Amino acid sequence: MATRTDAPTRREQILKEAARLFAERGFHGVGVDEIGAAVGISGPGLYRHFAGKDAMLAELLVGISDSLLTGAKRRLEEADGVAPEAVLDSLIEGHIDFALDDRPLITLHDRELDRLRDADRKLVRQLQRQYVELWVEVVREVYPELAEPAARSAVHSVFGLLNSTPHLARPGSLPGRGATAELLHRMARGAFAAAGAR
Amino acid sequence: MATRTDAPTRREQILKEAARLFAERGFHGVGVDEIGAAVGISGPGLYRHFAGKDAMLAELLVGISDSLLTGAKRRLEEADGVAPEAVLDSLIEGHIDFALDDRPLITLHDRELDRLRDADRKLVRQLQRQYVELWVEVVREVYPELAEPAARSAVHSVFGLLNSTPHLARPGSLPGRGATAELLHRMARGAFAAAGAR
DNA sequence: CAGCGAGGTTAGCGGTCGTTAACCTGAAGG
DNA sequence: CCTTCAGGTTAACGACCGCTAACCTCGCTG
Repeated sequence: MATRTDAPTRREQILKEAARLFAERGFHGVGVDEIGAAVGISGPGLYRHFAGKDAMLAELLVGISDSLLTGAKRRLEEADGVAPEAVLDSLIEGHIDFALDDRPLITLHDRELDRLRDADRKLVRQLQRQYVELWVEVVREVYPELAEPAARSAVHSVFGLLNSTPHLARPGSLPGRGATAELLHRMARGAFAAAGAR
Repeated sequence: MATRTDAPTRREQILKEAARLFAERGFHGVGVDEIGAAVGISGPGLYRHFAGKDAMLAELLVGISDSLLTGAKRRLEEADGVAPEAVLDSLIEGHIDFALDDRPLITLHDRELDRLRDADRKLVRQLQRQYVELWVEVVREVYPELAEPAARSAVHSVFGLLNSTPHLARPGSLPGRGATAELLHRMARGAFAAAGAR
C-alpha cells in the first residue's frame, strides 16, 4: 500500500536481500545476522523495521501473490473485447516477466509457504487461488473442450514450466533474456494447445 | 546398490519418512526427533543407521539422481533402433512415473541440493547433468532444428512442468493418476513441439 | 548358559538462533 | 540549547537442535 515512488527505502533493501537469501538457503537456513549484514546493519537492528523474521517472509509472500494477481487483473481489464488468445498471451507474458525479473521471489513463492502463520498462509493461498482461477477462465475460453479440473491442472503445470527459470541460467550463459522469454512463451502455448486437443 | 528384494528395512523406513518430512517442512525445519518419532523410535536412535542428518539427505538426493539416470539409460538401451519420438515418449513416461509415485523425492530434488556437503553436491549435480544431456540428445534428434542451448532450456522447462505434480492434488481431487499422467505427457510433447517450431 | 553385538534408551553438552534489553548518537524542531 | 526520536549498537537470555556418552536389553550362537 506504499506510494512507491522514491529511491529504495531501508525496508525495501531488507526485503530484497532477505528474498535473495531465503531463496538461496531456505528460510530456516538464513539467520537474522546474515540478513542484517547484507544491508550493512547488523543483527537485531532489523527489529526497528520488522516485527520479526516471520514478518519479513510474510510480507514477501503476500507481496508476490498480490502483485501477480493485481497484474493479471489489470491485463484482463486492458484487454476487453480482444480475442481470448491475446488475453492468454498477455497473462503468459506477465508471468514470464515476473519469473525472469524476480527470480528469488518466484522461488520463495512455492517453496516457503508453509513457514507462515496460519492467517498469512490463508491469505496467500487465497490470492494464489484467485490468480489460478483467473487463468483457468481464460484458458477455457481459448480451449472450450477442456474440462475444468484438467484446465486447472494444465495451468499449474504451465506455472511449473514458467517458474523453471531459476534452474536455467547460473551466470548469463542463456541466449539472452528476450530469446528465453520467447521460448518460454511458445512452450507454454504449446503445452496448453496439447492439453486442449481432443 | 542394495539388492532391494525383501520387505522394507529400518533404513528404508527412515529414508522414506525423512523424505516426506524434508519435503513438507524443509531440511532445516525438521528435527531428528521428529524423524525418529515418524518411524517409532525416538531421537538419537537414528544414529545407529545413519552418520547424521546430512547423511540422510545425501543418500536421498544421490539415490534420486542415480535412479532417474539409471532408468533413463535403461530406456534408451531398450529402445534401440526405434523412432526418436518413441524414445522421447519413453523418457517422458519414466519421468512422470517418478514424479507421480515419489512426490517428496521430486520436491527435494530441486529444493535442498544446496544443503549438501561439497562432495555429495558435486556428485548429484553430475548425475543430474548426465540426465539432462541424455534428454537433450533425444530432443535434438526429434527436433533437429533446435539449437543446443535452446534444447537444454526446453528440457529444464519441461522438467518444471512435469515436476509440478506436487502442487496439483492436495487430497485426491485430481482426475485419477492415469488421466493426470496422460495430460502431463501430452503437454510435455506439446511444449517440445512448440520449442522446436521454426 | 555365557557372551556379544544390534538396536534401542535417556541425559546432557555445545553451539546456534530469534528475540529482547539497555544504551548510544546524530539530526530535526521549538 | 535542550529535547526527542528514528535508527542504530552490543550483551545476553532462553529455547532448540544435532550429536555423543553411557547404559540397557534382547536374540543369537559357540
